[in-house]
Amino acid sequence: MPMTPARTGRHDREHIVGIALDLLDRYGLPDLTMRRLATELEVQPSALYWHFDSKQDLLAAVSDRILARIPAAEPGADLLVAAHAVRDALLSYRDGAEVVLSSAALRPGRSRAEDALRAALPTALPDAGLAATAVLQFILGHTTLVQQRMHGESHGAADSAVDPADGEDAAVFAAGIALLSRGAGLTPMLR
Amino acid sequence: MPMTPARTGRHDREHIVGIALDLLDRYGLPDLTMRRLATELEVQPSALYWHFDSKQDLLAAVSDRILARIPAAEPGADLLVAAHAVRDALLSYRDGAEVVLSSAALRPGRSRAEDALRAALPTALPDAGLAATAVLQFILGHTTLVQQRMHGESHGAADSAVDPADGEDAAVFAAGIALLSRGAGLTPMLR
DNA sequence: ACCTGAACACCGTTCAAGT
DNA sequence: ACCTGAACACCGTTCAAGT
Repeated sequence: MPMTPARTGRHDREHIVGIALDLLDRYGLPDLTMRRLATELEVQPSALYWHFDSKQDLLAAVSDRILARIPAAEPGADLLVAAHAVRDALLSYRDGAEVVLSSAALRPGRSRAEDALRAALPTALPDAGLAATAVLQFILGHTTLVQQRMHGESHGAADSAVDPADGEDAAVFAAGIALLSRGAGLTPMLR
Repeated sequence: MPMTPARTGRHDREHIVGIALDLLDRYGLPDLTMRRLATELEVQPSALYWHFDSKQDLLAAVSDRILARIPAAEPGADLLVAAHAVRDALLSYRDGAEVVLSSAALRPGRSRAEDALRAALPTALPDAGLAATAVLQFILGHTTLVQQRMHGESHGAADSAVDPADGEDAAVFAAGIALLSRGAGLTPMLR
């Protein structure tokens, strides 16, 4: 009994997406091209179009795999914990947030990310669905900016200006989630 | 006395950015290329590189012009009003949010958008600076997703699925700002 | 100071044809 | 079913040279 299912071709969608994620993490979104991906797979660029309709289609599949890293929704979980889980999934691949932000728009229904966040909101909240969407949009905006600064810094000149990126970004994220939590009726008062 | 200042060349940065904004609004960010911009200016592509170091440099200038549409910070203003002003500036050009999101990362200091939002937060708030940044990140994430869906819908198949985009997006935006407002101690209770 | 001309090293996508 | 080969219509950027 073979360990892998029978395939006539050399690659399937699942495998290609895995290699694409590898390239994304190593070289970043601007260098994740269909041609480089084809080279990595030792295949002609046109071969990719048998598996995917377009680069958009490929990126949507990549986006799904990034979001699949989010743990399942846990009712009654802390919102800060749930928000961190979503952010960490985006941070787990270079330019992950931008990939999701660029391809999430076309998706119709609710995403796994929204489910995890909604489960951490109080059931008494009038519009928990809208609130979960808003929280996700904050996380996507925040993480996209953070990852872009990472990218910019890596090949930029050493800047003498004050820029403690790590602490500052974490503080902004915590502040945003704190505001949203209190607005939702959670952790009502810090002082 | 001439109406325009003396220039030896045909174009300056200001003028080029104006034409770039025009192309952006008409064709969208993916079709705002250096070559198309050059064609529009009746110039060779290489001529643009006398005025701008790179396409990134050009897009940063475009981003600044979009953000310049935000009215000056008004202390004590309503947060919802200030947030709408920022969102409207982003919406005033096609793909405006994505342009700002993609080029804002490299900017070091405070932006005009953050100033306007901070002025609408209570002075008593402990970390008003962090809060203003978080609100801006929500607006950028939200508006980027909205504008992407606009783009996708325009040349997509007519979908029979429920998608009242207008009302839904506005509701999510209002819900997000409502949460952030209440979290900041404004409009403490709706019910 | 401002721009041309020409080149370099790439892109995404299509499509007939092979196996 | 899955991939090759070849082409089409593009990209951003550099750089010597012109005016």
